[in-house]
Amino acid sequence: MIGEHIRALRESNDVLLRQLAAQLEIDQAMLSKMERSERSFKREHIDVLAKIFKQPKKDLLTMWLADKILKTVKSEKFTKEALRLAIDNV
Amino acid sequence: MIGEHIRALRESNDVLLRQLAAQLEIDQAMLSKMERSERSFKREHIDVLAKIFKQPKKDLLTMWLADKILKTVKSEKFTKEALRLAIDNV
DNA sequence: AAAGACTTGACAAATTTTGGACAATTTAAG
DNA sequence: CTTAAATTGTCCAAAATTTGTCAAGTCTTT
Repeated sequence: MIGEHIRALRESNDVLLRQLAAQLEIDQAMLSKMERSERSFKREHIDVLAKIFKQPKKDLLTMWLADKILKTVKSEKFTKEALRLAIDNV
Repeated sequence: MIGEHIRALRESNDVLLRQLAAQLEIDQAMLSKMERSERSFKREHIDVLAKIFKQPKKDLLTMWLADKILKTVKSEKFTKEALRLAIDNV
């Protein structure tokens, strides 16, 4: 979800994978995977991306975290219940 | 949260740490930590515990998962927003 | 056919997480 | 005081996850 979002931003700004990768100081192949949710963005990347694309950091961070969460619960039963329970205990 | 719950069950059933640890085939020191949320129960432990204390597996599993979730998001901003977003994307 | 943009898979390296063991200490009860 | 129960701290090994890098591949455009 953060991946697709970044990709959309990148494309609508006519930025090449290779260019954005350079700004994030990572391999282009890696960024390609990140945008397709095959790998994860690092926490620090989010700040850089927010600046580059002038997005509210909060939005990107929330998406990034949500991804992280979904990753840890994937393939478990009662995911929704657990998420609700988690919210109640934050 | 699963920890405190197990502890409550254990005590109300007059079971000693050492005894429950034996049933779970783990070190008593470890179980002590687990009940105090210093360490985590393994996924398999949940099934055993549900049987031992005759609890609905779903309840324990949900708590266990919620703990796991909270662990991954702890110390991050926008946790609630992320959890909500995660729910919407399950 | 050549070039540019992106994807894919495989592999090694690095890092993190986890688990278990033990000894020492503390707490509570008798 | 003595014993039993539980906690704490630390160390270590194994396992699991994450990362980075590369070479080769696809697809599209010129």
